[in-house]
Amino acid sequence: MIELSKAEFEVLDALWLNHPATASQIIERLSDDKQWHEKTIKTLLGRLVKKGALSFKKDGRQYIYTPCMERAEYTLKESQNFIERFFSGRIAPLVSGFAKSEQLSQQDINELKKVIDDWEKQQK
Amino acid sequence: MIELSKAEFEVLDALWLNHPATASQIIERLSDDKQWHEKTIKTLLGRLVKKGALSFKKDGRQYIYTPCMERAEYTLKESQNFIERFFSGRIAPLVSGFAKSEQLSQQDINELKKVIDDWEKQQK
DNA sequence: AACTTAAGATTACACCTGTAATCAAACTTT
DNA sequence: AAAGTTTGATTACAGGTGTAATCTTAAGTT
Repeated sequence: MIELSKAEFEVLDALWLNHPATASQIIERLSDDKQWHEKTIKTLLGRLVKKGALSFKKDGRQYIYTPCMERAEYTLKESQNFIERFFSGRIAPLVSGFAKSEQLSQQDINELKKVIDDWEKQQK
Repeated sequence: MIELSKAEFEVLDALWLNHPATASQIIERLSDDKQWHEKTIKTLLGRLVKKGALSFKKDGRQYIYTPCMERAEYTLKESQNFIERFFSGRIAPLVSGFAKSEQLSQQDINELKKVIDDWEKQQK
């Protein structure tokens, strides 16, 4: 699995929002939430390319970046990894931990029920 | 939140298994799964103490370590953090991602149902 | 009391990360 | 054509991390 740092992920996330995109578009998007210097984001883009998370095409002197994988694919792998490390690969204990500490809302419960429902339909 | 590295967490996890415990007991426990050198584990114990994740009492020339927090408490915080970063704080999309990629077993589903059930009883 | 360990403390060192600044080359503007 | 600007490339640098080796010193042994 490609290992991304927190900051790298956030840059990639800005690209996932809408891609392909140039560095300046990504910088623009991130400027709302982050106080990152433009140079910082360029560095992170370079590291993402080096790690194989992004590819790019040249357009004049700019690069046009595209993610090398989909967000869902990446977050699934991260999730599996996380759940493996902290909960021996089982997902219910994570949810249970949330429930016990009052972290679940009625909406979360409804969404979870729907996920279960869909899964069961899928099965039959 | 105390930030622990992967390796640090695994050492702490070995302590959570049964505590308090001495360094050599922890080293013994880890020897099954990990090829870590004894010195490595000692280093990690030191870092855990420095970070405030462990405390210890002296017993002769040994230290007897105790975790400063419970596993469930730590994993809950990590989980919140994780879900915030990757799923904007909502838990269902994580579960949904697993479902879509056939990562859920009937057992997982049953466990999840139970969590939901318990939550609903709790509510009333 | 002197000698030998073994436990923790200190030091090591390369790679990763966050966070840029500087450099070099190409494109724009005057 | 010269100068300025903007882009990516290279360099920087401190703190974290994985992975130990070496140093100190108190405890155990003879």
